[in-house]
Formats: sequence, C-alpha cells, structure tokens
Amino acid sequence: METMTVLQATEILRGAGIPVTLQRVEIVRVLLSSPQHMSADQVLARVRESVPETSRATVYNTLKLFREKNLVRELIVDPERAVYDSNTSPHYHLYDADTGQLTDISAEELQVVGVPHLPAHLRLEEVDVIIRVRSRPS
Amino acid sequence: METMTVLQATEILRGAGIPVTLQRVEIVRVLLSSPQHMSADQVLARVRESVPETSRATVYNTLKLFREKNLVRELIVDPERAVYDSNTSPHYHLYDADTGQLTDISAEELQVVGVPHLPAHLRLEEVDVIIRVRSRPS
DNA sequence: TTCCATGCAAAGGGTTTGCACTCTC
DNA sequence: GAGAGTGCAAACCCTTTGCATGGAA
Repeated sequence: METMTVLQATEILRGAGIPVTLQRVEIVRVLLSSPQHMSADQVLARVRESVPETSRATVYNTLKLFREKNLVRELIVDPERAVYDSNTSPHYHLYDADTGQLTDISAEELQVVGVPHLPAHLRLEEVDVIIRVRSRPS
Repeated sequence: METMTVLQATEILRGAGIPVTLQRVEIVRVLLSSPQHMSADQVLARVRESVPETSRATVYNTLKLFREKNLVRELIVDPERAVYDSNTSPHYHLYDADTGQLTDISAEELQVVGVPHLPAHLRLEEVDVIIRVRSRPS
C-alpha cells in the first residue's frame, strides 16, 4: 500500500475547503492514503516520523476538523480512546475486544432492517453497527 | 415506577452469585428496579440519597462486577462516559447526541441481517446497533 | 497587520488503583 | 485472623484548553 503524494493530499484538503498546512497534509497522507482505523496517538506517531515537530494538540484539532468536514468518521467503540476511520462510506464494524482489531463490514454484506420512523424534530446522523467478538478463550 | 424492596434486591444478588452488601443492594435498587440507562455518577448520586457513605470507587467496582455477572450491560455510546443499561435482553438503541437521551429499540422492531459467519477462534459477544440522531437544528 | 495554525504545558473529567480500615465468616 | 468490601485520595490517561509564538495573505 502506497502513501499518496503531497499533491494528492493537498487536493483533498482543498476539496474539503480546508486551508493547507504541512501537518494537515501529513495527517491526510497517514490516514487517508488507504482505509484505516487509527487512534489519535497512532496518527501522531506516524506523522512525527516525517514531521517530528508536530504537537498532540494539532493532531486533535485536525482530526476534529476532518470529522466536521466528513473526511473521517469518529468511531466510538472502545471506552479507552476514539478511533478515526478514513472510510466514510456507509459500512459497519467487527470489533475484537481482546486484540482491539477493527474490521470493516460492507453495507452490502450486512443490513439493518426496521430503522424506526423518526419524529420530525430528529435528524438521522448515522447508524452504527458493532459486532463485538472475543478471540481469547473465556 | 416503584423501587424494588431490599428483599428483592438481595435475591437478585444471590441469584447472580454476588455476596450481599448494603451498597450493592442499593445499586441494584437504583439501577435494576426498572429498565434504566445511567452513568456511574448518576448511580452514585442516587445511591447516596439513601446511603450517603458510599464511595465512587465502590460504585465503579460494583458496576464492573454487575457487568461480569450480566446484571447490566455497559454501553459505549458517548466518548465522555460509560452508560449502564439494566435491560440485558437483546435490544438496540437510539441516541440523541444533542440531549444525551438514550432510547431502547426492541429486537422485534429492528433486525440485523447478514451477520457474517465467524472464524472458529472468534466468539460472538454481542451486536450493538446505535441509531445516532440529533434534535438541534444544524 | 491581522488571522489562523501550531507547540507547549497545564487543566479537565471519567475511571482505576493503592492502601488502610472494617466487617464478616 | 484471613479475606473481602469499602472509603478516601491520588494516580492515570485521553482529550481539551489557554496562551504565546510564528507564518501566510
């Protein structure tokens, strides 16, 4: 799996209406080059490999910004930390609580039937499905 | 909605193989008298109404114990805090991110179709469905 | 020059841990 | 008297915030 070029990352940022900076480019390259599930700290570590002068605050700021611009999805799966998912198309997840491993399940493979009709004042944000499994013997 | 008696609470604890203590009885009464969604702090506040000498640590210890004994389910819905659900039968949730309001959706109402076949080494723990909505205008 | 993005350090908030005390069997 | 349960306070960890610096338009 290749990392995208700086040019490609720049285009993604412009496309989302986000001013381009070095750190943002690197975060795009780390997280958006391919479908990924990463914690903020994992992103920080990877970005620092190429841009060591990157602060934790910037990573958190940027991830929040990317979430608002729908470049990433924030998954609430593990109480310990948030996970950022660079696959923003509708899909679901399989989560191994023992290893932390998170696997995508496509919306073709799995379907949610019977989502209730919402009262007028409620807007549907998204439907999360998490299939929780364990790999260690109980 | 009535609070269950101490006797009823005691029977629940014994049934789950949990040694009976005053604090545990009160936590059962607060959380298990009816289907509830409560944070640890909400449980603590309610328990202290009747047993003021109750520590935060005891509430956390007890909630963890109850979870292991399947008296409650721990919901990971809000990154801010865990929510304990006293309804342990299979069901799903509707979550209003603006108000924090959490509503049960029965397993008759909503169904998940196409849960993938799991490799032999994985055990299914549970299937979480969270329908995320917002009530404030965007 | 005026913003905005960044880095750094500290604060914040939910949860866990260490330890001493108490109660029970 | 051994073990478990509890209370208290401190520690922990992820995340956010405040503030000063620095760069871009």
